[in-house]
Amino acid sequence: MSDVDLTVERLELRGHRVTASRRRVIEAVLARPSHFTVDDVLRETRAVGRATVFRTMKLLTDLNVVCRVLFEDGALHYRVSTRGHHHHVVCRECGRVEDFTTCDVSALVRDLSRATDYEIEGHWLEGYGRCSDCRAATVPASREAPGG
Amino acid sequence: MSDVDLTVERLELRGHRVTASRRRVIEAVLARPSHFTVDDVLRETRAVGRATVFRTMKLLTDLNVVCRVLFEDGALHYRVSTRGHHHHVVCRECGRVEDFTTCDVSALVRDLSRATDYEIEGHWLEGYGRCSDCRAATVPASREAPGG
DNA sequence: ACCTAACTGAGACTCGGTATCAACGCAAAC
DNA sequence: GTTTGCGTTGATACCGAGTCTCAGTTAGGT
Repeated sequence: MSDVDLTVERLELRGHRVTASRRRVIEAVLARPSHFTVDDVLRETRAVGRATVFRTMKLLTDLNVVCRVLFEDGALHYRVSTRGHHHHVVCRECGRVEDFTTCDVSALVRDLSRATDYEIEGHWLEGYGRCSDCRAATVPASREAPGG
Repeated sequence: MSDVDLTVERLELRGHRVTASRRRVIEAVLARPSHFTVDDVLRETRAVGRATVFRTMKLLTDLNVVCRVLFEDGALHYRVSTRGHHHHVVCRECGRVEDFTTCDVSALVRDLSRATDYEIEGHWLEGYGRCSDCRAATVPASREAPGG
């Protein structure tokens, strides 16, 4: 059973209908090797309406098929979701995105709860830096960072 | 010397001009007891042009007079900046925002660097939960969370 | 085959923010 | 005090991301 079929099944289980448009969006999304924007999907699914693509992206986010990655400039990207709760590191140079689950964010959150007297129920964490490949290429590329 | 004058001085030191419009924006911003949106500032500085308010907010962010707070629904708020680098916890119920510097984020970042083989240069962290006041008010308010 | 609620898609709309550009005015030089 | 020039302003057009509307379509249960 393909990834697409698996996702389709998840849709059905939640009582959503499986339409040709949704299938096309799912196919486009799952074919993406790395992170992507809604615009990327729009470009690959010309036949599907704008609103439908946005609606389906939201649906896929709710189903945890994809997750959102916040870039430093505020741009929202997506990425096919692997595990459960995790965070991302984004390479400032090549834009590569990596997941991480290894680090103990929960300990930080616990400390944080204590320090602020808040009951912390959720958090958002993104890391920004340079991936190993870009560091290996010693020539420091000067790519200007967009606004913000 | 008032906070406004101090900020104005910072502007001058950086070679920026001190205009009536900027002064009005700075006054509105510094009068804010807590976090606020650009829209709040716009509403309080009717005489000042939209573009100028946005430009001044950017300027104040660069000068570290204010810092940005990302809400869970993606809305960008501002808040008069206290210390240097810090993070926020946002109360999901009353929207209160608290700073925190106490927690050792740098340790996490160090682990993160090791785990992902990225050179982590920056990060974005926000916590979401319920503040002590809202927890004290035992009645669980059901406020629906906006999109996302 | 029928029915209907879920879904679609074109397009108008909203919202936050930026670009343009002629006019303005701060502040340094005279 | 006047000149001057460049940083700044603000009206307005524009942009991109996302939502709303609504008439028309369709998946999928009976």
